Amino acid sequence: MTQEPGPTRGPRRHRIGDDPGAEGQNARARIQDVALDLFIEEGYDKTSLREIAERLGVTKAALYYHFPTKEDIVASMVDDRMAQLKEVIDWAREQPRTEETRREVIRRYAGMLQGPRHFKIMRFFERNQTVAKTLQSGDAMRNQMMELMDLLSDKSDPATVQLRRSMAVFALHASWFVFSLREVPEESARGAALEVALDLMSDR
Amino acid sequence: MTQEPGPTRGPRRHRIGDDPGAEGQNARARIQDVALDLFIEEGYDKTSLREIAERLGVTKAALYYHFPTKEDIVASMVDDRMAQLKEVIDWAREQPRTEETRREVIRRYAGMLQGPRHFKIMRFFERNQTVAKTLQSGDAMRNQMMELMDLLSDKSDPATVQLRRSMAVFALHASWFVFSLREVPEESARGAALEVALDLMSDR
DNA sequence: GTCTATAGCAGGATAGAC
DNA sequence: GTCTATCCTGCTATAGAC
Repeated sequence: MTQEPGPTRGPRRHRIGDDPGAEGQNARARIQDVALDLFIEEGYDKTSLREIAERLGVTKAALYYHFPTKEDIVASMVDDRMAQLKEVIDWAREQPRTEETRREVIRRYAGMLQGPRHFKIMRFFERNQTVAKTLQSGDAMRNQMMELMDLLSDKSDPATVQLRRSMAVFALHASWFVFSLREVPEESARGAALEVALDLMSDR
Repeated sequence: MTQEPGPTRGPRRHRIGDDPGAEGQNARARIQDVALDLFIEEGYDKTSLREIAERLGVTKAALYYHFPTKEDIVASMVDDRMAQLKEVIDWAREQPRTEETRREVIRRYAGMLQGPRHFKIMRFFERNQTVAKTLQSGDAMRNQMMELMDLLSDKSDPATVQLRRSMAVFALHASWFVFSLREVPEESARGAALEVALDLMSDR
């Protein structure tokens, strides 16, 4: 029967940080969200499972019920993003290698990035570059980003063109950082980022 | 007196990785070089003092003779770079805020980056962003980079202009990464990076 | 599905001999 | 200036009760 124990000593279940709006979320998603935020802010290495558990109001051991290892928390989130990026890449592969195709790739990629989860995952990898090397999913993502880069320019292009096109992708990632220091609203930041990125795609 | 002990059992002193050319270096500098390379490749957190010591052919405890803490190894290297960047910043502060001044800042900064130590230190911070937050020297460097950014654009500029000018500095840092994947020689990489960066400084 | 308790290990740092 | 030996801490992960 295990009835509700009295409020004096009974174990309080997952109640911390449980705002009513997010009530429907299952534990799995809540762990992912909390972990991702901490991984970005303090770094993957420095974030212990104890810390994640504490913020959720549970214990370390509870996390292990949902994810076999710490690394799996990351992997579980990366899969989703990889699938979306794959769509963009596959689409581009069927198009002629024209400037308009490249511009459209940038537009679609920028669109992808609007989902908060995806954006955070990019931030995670940018801020944890060295640990990404040791994570399996880091390797996979890295390879996929290189595929994207290969679509945007090839080795026969002048070095300046190659660099500009890589910087276009970079600009989309970095804009939040540049503008967060200057209190520019997110809306204008996104618009500016896309504009700068598209401009970088023209060879001039 | 302490004469050379026989080769059979005597402690071999700092002999590993001791190529004749670098013979004159003192232990301090050698520790810095080895540590910086490891910090970049494997990450600051994942690089243990044991590993640094092993590569130098000494023990952990020996390192503590030269540096009181792990963090001090980083700090000792950052000071030098900070001083050089300060010169660029101080010079710029005395100039009129014109486009030509900004272009010259980029040129001088690019020149600074040519020293291999300075370049590696930037790579260190880029690849260990989350660690940098907890290191004292990371904070200092971050502040200085923000001073540099403030010289290049101000809040009243359009968002696209602000982003372009930030990306100019970014391009100088990122070029090695972009080109290392494409086997572009370092010489052309540097030239292209400066060209792209300068172009990003024009408002168009 | 969550808990307590603990194994097992690796890290940074220190003490004191040489 | 370098060594051996050790302390202390914190981490990931597991075992087993509830």
